[in-house]
Amino acid sequence: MDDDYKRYIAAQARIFKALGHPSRLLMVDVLRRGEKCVCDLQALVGDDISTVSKHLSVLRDAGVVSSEKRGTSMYYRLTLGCLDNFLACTGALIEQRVLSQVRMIKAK
Amino acid sequence: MDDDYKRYIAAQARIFKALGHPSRLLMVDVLRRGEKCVCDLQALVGDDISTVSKHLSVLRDAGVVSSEKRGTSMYYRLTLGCLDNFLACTGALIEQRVLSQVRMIKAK
DNA sequence: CCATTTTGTGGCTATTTTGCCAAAAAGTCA
DNA sequence: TGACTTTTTGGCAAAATAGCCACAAAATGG
Repeated sequence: MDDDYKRYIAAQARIFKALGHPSRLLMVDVLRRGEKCVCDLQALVGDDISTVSKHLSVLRDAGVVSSEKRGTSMYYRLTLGCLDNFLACTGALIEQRVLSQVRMIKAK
Repeated sequence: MDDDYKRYIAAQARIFKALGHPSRLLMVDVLRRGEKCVCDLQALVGDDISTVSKHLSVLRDAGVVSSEKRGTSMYYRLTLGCLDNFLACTGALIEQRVLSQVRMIKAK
Protein backbone atom coordinates (compact mmCIF):
# COMPACT_ATOMS: atom_id res chain seq x y z
CA MET A 1 0.00 0.00 0.00
CA ASP A 2 2.55 2.58 1.13
CA ASP A 3 4.95 0.94 -1.29
CA ASP A 4 2.43 1.36 -4.09
CA TYR A 5 2.13 5.01 -3.17
CA LYS A 6 5.89 5.46 -3.44
CA ARG A 7 5.89 3.76 -6.83
CA TYR A 8 3.08 6.01 -7.96
CA ILE A 9 4.96 9.11 -6.85
CA ALA A 10 8.11 7.83 -8.58
CA ALA A 11 6.15 7.42 -11.81
CA GLN A 12 4.89 10.98 -11.52
CA ALA A 13 8.38 12.25 -10.72
CA ARG A 14 9.54 10.69 -13.96
CA ILE A 15 7.11 12.90 -15.86
CA PHE A 16 8.31 16.02 -14.06
CA LYS A 17 11.90 15.03 -14.68
CA ALA A 18 11.23 14.63 -18.38
CA LEU A 19 9.81 18.16 -18.44
CA GLY A 20 12.68 19.50 -16.34
CA HIS A 21 15.08 20.33 -19.14
CA PRO A 22 14.95 23.61 -21.11
CA SER A 23 15.08 21.99 -24.55
CA ARG A 24 12.46 19.40 -23.68
CA LEU A 25 10.10 21.90 -22.09
CA LEU A 26 10.56 24.21 -25.05
CA MET A 27 9.53 21.45 -27.42
CA VAL A 28 6.57 20.51 -25.24
CA ASP A 29 5.50 24.13 -25.05
CA VAL A 30 5.43 24.38 -28.83
CA LEU A 31 3.68 21.02 -29.19
CA ARG A 32 0.76 22.46 -27.23
CA ARG A 33 -0.14 24.27 -30.44
CA GLY A 34 -0.14 21.10 -32.51
CA GLU A 35 2.08 18.31 -33.79
CA LYS A 36 5.53 18.88 -35.22
CA CYS A 37 8.11 16.78 -37.01
CA VAL A 38 11.58 16.19 -35.55
CA CYS A 39 13.10 18.55 -38.08
CA ASP A 40 10.87 21.40 -36.89
CA LEU A 41 11.81 20.70 -33.28
CA GLN A 42 15.49 20.50 -34.19
CA ALA A 43 15.27 23.94 -35.76
CA LEU A 44 13.51 25.18 -32.64
CA VAL A 45 16.08 24.11 -30.06
CA GLY A 46 19.15 24.31 -32.28
CA ASP A 47 20.96 21.27 -30.90
CA ASP A 48 22.34 18.41 -32.93
CA ILE A 49 19.50 16.31 -34.30
CA SER A 50 20.75 13.24 -32.43
CA THR A 51 20.48 15.19 -29.19
CA VAL A 52 16.95 16.28 -30.08
CA SER A 53 16.03 12.71 -30.90
CA LYS A 54 17.24 11.54 -27.51
CA HIS A 55 15.32 14.29 -25.74
CA LEU A 56 12.20 13.21 -27.59
CA SER A 57 12.72 9.60 -26.54
CA VAL A 58 12.87 10.75 -22.92
CA LEU A 59 9.55 12.54 -23.37
CA ARG A 60 8.04 9.54 -25.14
CA ASP A 61 9.24 7.09 -22.50
CA ALA A 62 7.65 9.26 -19.84
CA GLY A 63 4.39 9.28 -21.79
CA VAL A 64 4.38 13.02 -22.32
CA VAL A 65 4.34 12.79 -26.12
CA SER A 66 3.52 10.19 -28.73
CA SER A 67 4.91 9.82 -32.23
CA GLU A 68 3.66 8.69 -35.59
CA LYS A 69 5.51 8.23 -38.83
CA ARG A 70 3.92 9.72 -41.90
CA GLY A 71 5.81 9.69 -45.18
CA THR A 72 9.42 10.37 -44.52
CA SER A 73 8.98 12.30 -41.28
CA MET A 74 8.17 11.43 -37.69
CA TYR A 75 5.50 13.59 -36.10
CA TYR A 76 5.29 14.16 -32.36
CA ARG A 77 2.21 15.25 -30.49
CA LEU A 78 1.43 16.02 -26.88
CA THR A 79 -0.37 13.39 -24.84
CA LEU A 80 -0.19 15.07 -21.43
CA GLY A 81 -3.03 17.42 -20.65
CA CYS A 82 -3.46 20.13 -18.00
CA LEU A 83 -0.30 21.84 -19.13
CA ASP A 84 -1.88 25.19 -19.99
CA ASN A 85 -3.20 25.65 -16.51
CA PHE A 86 -0.07 24.43 -14.74
CA LEU A 87 2.32 26.46 -16.87
CA ALA A 88 0.24 29.50 -16.02
CA CYS A 89 0.85 28.74 -12.34
CA THR A 90 4.57 28.18 -12.67
CA GLY A 91 4.70 31.33 -14.75
CA ALA A 92 2.97 33.26 -11.99
CA LEU A 93 5.49 31.88 -9.51
CA ILE A 94 8.36 33.06 -11.69
CA GLU A 95 6.85 36.54 -12.10
CA GLN A 96 6.40 36.77 -8.37
CA ARG A 97 10.01 35.77 -7.71
CA VAL A 98 11.34 38.26 -10.22
CA LEU A 99 9.32 40.99 -8.54
CA SER A 100 10.56 40.04 -5.09
CA GLN A 101 14.13 40.14 -6.37
CA VAL A 102 13.51 43.62 -7.72
CA ARG A 103 12.20 44.64 -4.31
CA MET A 104 15.29 43.20 -2.64
CA ILE A 105 17.55 45.14 -4.97
CA LYS A 106 15.62 48.35 -4.35
CA ALA A 107 15.80 47.79 -0.60
CA LYS A 108 19.60 47.95 -0.64
CA MET B 1 12.23 38.66 -27.37
CA ASP B 2 12.87 35.09 -28.44
CA ASP B 3 15.76 35.12 -26.01
CA ASP B 4 13.44 36.22 -23.22
CA TYR B 5 11.12 33.38 -24.16
CA LYS B 6 13.94 30.87 -23.84
CA ARG B 7 14.88 32.30 -20.45
CA TYR B 8 11.28 32.04 -19.34
CA ILE B 9 11.08 28.42 -20.44
CA ALA B 10 14.37 27.68 -18.68
CA ALA B 11 12.98 29.16 -15.47
CA GLN B 12 9.92 26.96 -15.76
CA ALA B 13 12.06 23.92 -16.53
CA ARG B 14 13.88 24.55 -13.27
CA ILE B 15 10.61 24.13 -11.38
CA PHE B 16 9.83 20.88 -13.17
CA LYS B 17 13.34 19.66 -12.51
CA ALA B 18 12.97 20.38 -8.81
CA LEU B 19 9.80 18.28 -8.78
CA GLY B 20 11.41 15.55 -10.86
CA HIS B 21 12.87 13.47 -8.06
CA PRO B 22 10.89 10.85 -6.13
CA SER B 23 11.86 12.10 -2.67
CA ARG B 24 11.21 15.71 -3.52
CA LEU B 25 7.86 15.03 -5.17
CA LEU B 26 6.88 12.86 -2.22
CA MET B 27 7.57 15.72 0.17
CA VAL B 28 5.74 18.18 -2.03
CA ASP B 29 2.78 15.84 -2.27
CA VAL B 30 2.55 15.66 1.51
CA LEU B 31 3.04 19.42 1.89
CA ARG B 32 -0.15 19.91 -0.11
CA ARG B 33 -1.98 18.95 3.09
CA GLY B 34 -0.15 21.54 5.17
CA GLU B 35 3.25 22.55 6.49
CA LYS B 36 5.74 20.10 7.96
CA CYS B 37 9.05 20.34 9.77
CA VAL B 38 12.22 18.82 8.35
CA CYS B 39 12.09 16.03 10.90
CA ASP B 40 8.62 14.99 9.66
CA LEU B 41 9.82 15.00 6.07
CA GLN B 42 12.93 13.05 7.01
CA ALA B 43 10.75 10.36 8.57
CA LEU B 44 8.64 10.37 5.41
CA VAL B 45 11.38 9.76 2.86
CA GLY B 46 13.75 7.84 5.11
CA ASP B 47 16.99 9.29 3.77
CA ASP B 48 19.73 10.84 5.84
CA ILE B 49 18.59 14.18 7.19
CA SER B 50 21.37 15.99 5.36
CA THR B 51 20.09 14.55 2.11
CA VAL B 52 16.56 15.69 2.94
CA SER B 53 17.85 19.13 3.76
CA LYS B 54 19.56 19.39 0.40
CA HIS B 55 16.43 18.26 -1.40
CA LEU B 56 14.49 20.93 0.41
CA SER B 57 16.98 23.58 -0.60
CA VAL B 58 16.49 22.56 -4.23
CA LEU B 59 12.75 23.01 -3.82
CA ARG B 60 13.20 26.33 -2.03
CA ASP B 61 15.63 27.66 -4.65
CA ALA B 62 13.11 26.80 -7.34
CA GLY B 63 10.40 28.67 -5.40
CA VAL B 64 8.25 25.59 -4.91
CA VAL B 65 8.32 25.80 -1.11
CA SER B 66 9.12 28.39 1.50
CA SER B 67 10.45 27.89 5.00
CA GLU B 68 10.05 29.52 8.36
CA LYS B 69 11.79 28.80 11.61
CA ARG B 70 9.58 28.50 14.67
CA GLY B 71 11.04 27.41 17.98
CA THR B 72 13.63 24.78 17.36
CA SER B 73 12.25 23.49 14.07
CA MET B 74 12.14 24.68 10.49
CA TYR B 75 8.74 24.46 8.87
CA TYR B 76 8.27 24.11 5.12
CA ARG B 77 5.13 24.99 3.24
CA LEU B 78 4.08 24.80 -0.39
CA THR B 79 4.12 28.00 -2.42
CA LEU B 80 3.35 26.53 -5.84
CA GLY B 81 -0.33 26.23 -6.68
CA CYS B 82 -2.20 24.25 -9.32
CA LEU B 83 -0.60 21.04 -8.18
CA ASP B 84 -3.82 19.19 -7.35
CA ASN B 85 -5.13 19.56 -10.85
CA PHE B 86 -1.86 18.78 -12.57
CA LEU B 87 -1.08 15.75 -10.44
CA ALA B 88 -4.51 14.43 -11.32
CA CYS B 89 -3.55 14.69 -14.98
CA THR B 90 -0.18 13.03 -14.62
CA GLY B 91 -1.90 10.37 -12.54
CA ALA B 92 -4.40 9.77 -15.32
CA LEU B 93 -1.53 9.46 -17.79
CA ILE B 94 0.13 6.85 -15.60
CA GLU B 95 -3.08 4.86 -15.19
CA GLN B 96 -3.58 4.92 -18.93
CA ARG B 97 -0.03 3.69 -19.57
CA VAL B 98 -0.38 0.89 -17.05
CA LEU B 99 -3.58 -0.23 -18.73
CA SER B 100 -2.01 -0.16 -22.18
CA GLN B 101 0.87 -2.27 -20.86
CA VAL B 102 -1.62 -4.77 -19.52
CA ARG B 103 -3.27 -4.88 -22.93
CA MET B 104 0.10 -5.46 -24.59
CA ILE B 105 0.86 -8.33 -22.24
CA LYS B 106 -2.54 -9.88 -22.85
CA ALA B 107 -2.10 -9.53 -26.59
CA LYS B 108 0.93 -11.82 -26.55
C1' DC C 1 18.76 -0.48 -57.44
C1' DC C 2 21.04 3.60 -55.70
C1' DA C 3 21.32 8.07 -53.81
C1' DT C 4 19.03 11.03 -50.66
C1' DT C 5 16.44 12.49 -46.67
C1' DT C 6 14.94 11.89 -42.02
C1' DT C 7 15.35 9.85 -37.64
C1' DG C 8 17.37 6.78 -34.13
C1' DT C 9 21.59 4.35 -31.83
C1' DG C 10 26.19 3.41 -30.06
C1' DG C 11 29.90 5.24 -27.99
C1' DC C 12 32.45 8.58 -25.82
C1' DT C 13 33.71 12.53 -22.51
C1' DA C 14 32.42 16.32 -19.60
C1' DT C 15 29.28 17.85 -16.39
C1' DT C 16 25.76 17.40 -12.95
C1' DT C 17 23.30 15.08 -9.45
C1' DT C 18 22.78 12.03 -5.47
C1' DG C 19 23.45 10.61 -0.95
C1' DC C 20 26.34 9.64 2.76
C1' DC C 21 29.49 11.18 6.72
C1' DA C 22 31.51 14.63 9.52
C1' DA C 23 31.27 18.95 11.24
C1' DA C 24 29.37 23.63 11.70
C1' DA C 25 25.37 26.88 12.86
C1' DA C 26 21.75 28.28 15.48
C1' DG C 27 18.56 27.83 18.96
C1' DT C 28 16.85 26.00 23.43
C1' DC C 29 16.73 24.47 28.07
C1' DA C 30 18.58 23.38 32.50
C1' DT D 1 27.60 28.61 30.38
C1' DG D 2 27.28 24.05 28.64
C1' DA D 3 24.90 20.15 26.92
C1' DC D 4 21.46 19.04 23.64
C1' DT D 5 18.38 19.32 19.50
C1' DT D 6 17.49 20.56 14.82
C1' DT D 7 19.04 21.87 10.47
C1' DT D 8 22.52 23.20 7.10
C1' DT D 9 27.04 22.97 4.81
C1' DG D 10 31.46 20.94 3.00
C1' DG D 11 33.45 17.28 0.91
C1' DC D 12 33.63 13.16 -1.35
C1' DA D 13 32.70 9.03 -4.55
C1' DA D 14 29.31 6.77 -7.32
C1' DA D 15 25.81 7.24 -10.56
C1' DA D 16 23.16 9.63 -14.00
C1' DT D 17 22.66 13.03 -17.67
C1' DA D 18 23.89 15.95 -21.74
C1' DG D 19 25.51 16.53 -26.13
C1' DC D 20 28.50 15.61 -29.85
C1' DC D 21 30.22 12.54 -33.74
C1' DA D 22 29.87 8.65 -36.59
C1' DC D 23 27.05 5.39 -38.30
C1' DA D 24 22.77 2.48 -38.86
C1' DA D 25 17.73 2.13 -40.28
C1' DA D 26 13.92 3.15 -42.90
C1' DA D 27 11.49 5.22 -46.38
C1' DT D 28 11.27 7.87 -50.75
C1' DG D 29 12.30 9.43 -55.48
C1' DG D 30 14.63 8.93 -59.73
